[in-house]
Amino acid sequence: MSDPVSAPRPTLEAVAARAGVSRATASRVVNGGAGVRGPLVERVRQAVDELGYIPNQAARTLVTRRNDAIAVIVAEPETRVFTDPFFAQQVRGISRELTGHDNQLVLLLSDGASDDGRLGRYLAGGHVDGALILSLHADDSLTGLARGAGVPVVIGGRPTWSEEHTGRGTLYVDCDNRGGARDAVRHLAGLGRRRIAHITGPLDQPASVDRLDGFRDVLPDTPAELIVEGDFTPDGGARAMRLLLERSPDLDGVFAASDVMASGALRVLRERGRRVPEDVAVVGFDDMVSVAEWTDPPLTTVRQDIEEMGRLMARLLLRSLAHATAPGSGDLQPPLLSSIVTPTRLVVRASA
Amino acid sequence: MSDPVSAPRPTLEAVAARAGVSRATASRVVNGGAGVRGPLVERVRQAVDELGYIPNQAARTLVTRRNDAIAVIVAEPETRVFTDPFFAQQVRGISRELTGHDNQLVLLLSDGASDDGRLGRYLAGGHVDGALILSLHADDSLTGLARGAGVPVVIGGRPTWSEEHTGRGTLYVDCDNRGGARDAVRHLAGLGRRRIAHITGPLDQPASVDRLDGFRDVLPDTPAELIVEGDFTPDGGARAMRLLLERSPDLDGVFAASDVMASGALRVLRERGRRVPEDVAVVGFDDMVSVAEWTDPPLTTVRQDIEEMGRLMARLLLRSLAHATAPGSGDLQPPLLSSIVTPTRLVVRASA
DNA sequence: CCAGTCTCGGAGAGCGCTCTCTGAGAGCGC
DNA sequence: GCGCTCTCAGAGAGCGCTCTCCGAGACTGG
Repeated sequence: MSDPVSAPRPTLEAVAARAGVSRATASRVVNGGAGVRGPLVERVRQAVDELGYIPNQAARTLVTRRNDAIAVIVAEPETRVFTDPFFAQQVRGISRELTGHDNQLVLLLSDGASDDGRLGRYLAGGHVDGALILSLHADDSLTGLARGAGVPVVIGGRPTWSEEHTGRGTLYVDCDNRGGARDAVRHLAGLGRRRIAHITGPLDQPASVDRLDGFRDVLPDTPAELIVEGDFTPDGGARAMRLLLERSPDLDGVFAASDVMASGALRVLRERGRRVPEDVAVVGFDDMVSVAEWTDPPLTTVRQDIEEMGRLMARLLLRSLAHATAPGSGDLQPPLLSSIVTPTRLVVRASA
Repeated sequence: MSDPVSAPRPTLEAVAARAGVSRATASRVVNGGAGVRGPLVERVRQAVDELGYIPNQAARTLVTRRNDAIAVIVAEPETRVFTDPFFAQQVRGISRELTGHDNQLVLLLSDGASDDGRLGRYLAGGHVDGALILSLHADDSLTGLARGAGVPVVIGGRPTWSEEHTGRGTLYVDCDNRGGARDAVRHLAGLGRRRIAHITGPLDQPASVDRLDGFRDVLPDTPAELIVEGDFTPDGGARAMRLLLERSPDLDGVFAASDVMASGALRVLRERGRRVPEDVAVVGFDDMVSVAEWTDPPLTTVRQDIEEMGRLMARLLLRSLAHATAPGSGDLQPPLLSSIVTPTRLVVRASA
């Protein structure tokens, strides 16, 4: 404040001196004060206040090997991250959980392989205790990076690679994509629809594949022309819908793998004069706030609780951190942590 | 890898031993290798590779007092941050610049005063070398927090408080809101519009105030009923527009303080059967991608280069960091760093 | 050929903190 | 009243790294 060249921050030593105790005692007080008599605690606390002491994290981390900070790595371009409400909801859930456990959330953006190096160094450098990986692609490179850095990881969404590849250690949180898709398709079938099409997500993403699998579970005999790959954008949904109408003008039901794509599809259906749901029934996926409810007509969709998934991811990570830290109850197996698959629920609105 | 209990990370000591040099030499090589003969450099590099050595940041930071990490603090609710394209663009600019200088971007979310404590501790704990504060409110509490933590700061947008308050030290990057607003209003006036209304942003935000000032610069005699406060949302813009039409059905021009509000206003004008621009000419502000160009009709607006502003913020911070670090050329005044105001430019499309 | 200069590598002192280990004093039972 | 345990505070050893000396050797000029 007074000095332009930042005044040297007070150290524990200074606090101890002022309180008339040893550094060790001061440290104890700063860290909760267990094992220190009341009056002494008071004296140290006062010294801390008077000096405006704040522990130097680097020094603390150096010895404790903890940061109380969790990285959330998003491997999508910024524009994507800051536009897709999916991330917003997931991050909010994570933030809630982390904050509750006094952990700092550190959001790391990675615009692809270009800066894997820096990211890897950052992780391995011990800036954070663990990492949550949020990427629709959920590919292995980031996971491997973190793993190589010795940082516990929980990923959002089932990983792309087979279990053999990722090893039993990789925890994830995902929703029941396949089951949700089945519900959606059964609902359409239950409405008497006979020609049901599917607009998938990008098929390099496990969620897309799982939803497609769910679709096929119910309608294994669907001809190929009724399945078109989209890209989780409104335009992609519109394009897919146009293609579907060209190929099969007689279709009477559509299951889009996301609400956003469904909204694009609805637009095209309206343009082409098809009534929804009378002529074509449409079901989406996600129950994304400010999407599903606002389409015209409001979208019947499969709800997944994204915020809750974020919360679960954080909780899972914190728990696995606790295990890693715990001085190991000998060889006693710690309660095994396992990945979580959250349920989905069909939300019926007007579009189907 | 092999060991579930993370194998102890190799230290510099280990690298040095393997390369048959001292720790000091190993350190020199790791940090660029200046002053070490070629062959030795090679040997050390090889040892680093073989051991997969990665420097422990905490230890390094402890002595260098540098992190090569910059915090971007966003003091808005997650939903806001992840929805408003404004942040996306600004963060992208920041990210670009930081990445170019090998700095890690650390995004810190703060859901308000509730966790000022943690945030303050994080900053003061020396996790980051500097902070960029992104908040439309740009109020002083965060700035004070960072300042108290001894962390250099650059804020996005002119601070709310007067210069006396923030002190000469607070750097910011903002666009020429006032000048931009003047251009917008002059354009409307130049089209022969006589009853020009203004939908402002929230007036607790400096940007809104500046734009209002610009409006008044050109039309000082505008009656109060032609000025309505909005909130930078489409609905807010719509509400304001409705109010304006009620109060002054004869208005023939509107300057909205943001594209998003302008889009809401356009909707209302269309509902009420006013043709744009024939009956009412509309000008927005921001030239926000995927907003201004996609309204019907496309929006005439005041362009500000948000990504560039992000880049400038980062550059300014890095530069002030460099000064702070530089062992001070004695008492020689360092080249003064000053806040930056970027120009705006009127982009004429169809709405006015 | 030797003093002087320069280059390069090593020794070692911390950075600020935590945590174990030790010892001092208090409290207890017999 | 003596030895015991138990509580609590201090001493001190690092955590892994950087960086400032210093000294050893190579090289230059006279």
